Amino acid sequence: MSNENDMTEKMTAALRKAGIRVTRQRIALLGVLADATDHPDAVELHGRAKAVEPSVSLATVYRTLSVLEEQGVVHRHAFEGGGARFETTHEEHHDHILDVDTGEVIEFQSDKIEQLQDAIAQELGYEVVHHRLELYCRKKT
Amino acid sequence: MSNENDMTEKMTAALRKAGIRVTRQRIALLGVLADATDHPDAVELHGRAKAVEPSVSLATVYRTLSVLEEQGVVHRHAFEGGGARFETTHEEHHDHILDVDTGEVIEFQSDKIEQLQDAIAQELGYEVVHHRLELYCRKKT
DNA sequence: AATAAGAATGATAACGATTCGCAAAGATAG
DNA sequence: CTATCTTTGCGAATCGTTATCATTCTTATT
Repeated sequence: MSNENDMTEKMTAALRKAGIRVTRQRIALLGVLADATDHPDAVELHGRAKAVEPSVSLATVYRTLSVLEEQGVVHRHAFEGGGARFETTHEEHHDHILDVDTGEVIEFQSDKIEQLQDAIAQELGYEVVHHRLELYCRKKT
Repeated sequence: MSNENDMTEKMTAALRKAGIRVTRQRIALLGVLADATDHPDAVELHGRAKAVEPSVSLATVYRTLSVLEEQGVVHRHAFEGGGARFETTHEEHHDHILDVDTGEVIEFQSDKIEQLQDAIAQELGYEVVHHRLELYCRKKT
């Protein structure tokens, strides 16, 4: 619980610092985001936020997610199929494994791959601004 | 030119084998796909195909692209921003660098990264069905 | 060539995810 | 408390894509 509170405070602080108003609806969404251990989409987040604060509209969820993304406290993922899915910017950068059967999302991190990516871009005269690496996988039998 | 003809023939053969009719519209689209060296989207392909065969509708472009994708002769990419982009299934598997300034697409291939991906999935009890690796890059100054 | 049978077509409506426009309500500084 | 200016909810609008459906075309068979 203290973790989620910390996260929420961190996020409200980020909003205030950016001169963005901290409204009832946004507080609800921040709480929901802080609690989420999965990678929910906007509709799912809307549902969860409404349970806390019924006056949250889907439009506000989208608007606030965009704001939070701009502030760097939320990441937006465009996995295959369906709409965007979100997660709070916790700890280190990571990429994702997606279970093609269950839809489950597993996070992983590989310095080696990151280095290779940089090296490849470098060689072609580019520098990596950001990247997207998704492994669509099936559980081994 | 012989290359594009070969590619077109390969694609028409693939259609016939799958019991899919080879129509005027599809021939036009296949030609356009064979000629394309970039990664055009459906609207762009529609425009190019109409120049060859004016009776091609956007609906048919989408429908045919889906068929070609199922047959494995075309790959569909969902890069950031905008709609899907397509390319014929030429040669080896590769991933993409996207120039964030110009929108240009560069192909690259790294066995090492592929191996690392497999190893990571393996370690977590998964096997990679397919993956998506996109490097959003900027030209180095 | 003529034909029959089924697949493919163009036009347009429908769709899902997301954004926009607007009047009303709310947050914040002073 | 109040003025200011942001944010809100609602619904319409947008974008890329797919579905519907009556008509046309491809193809295997004569």
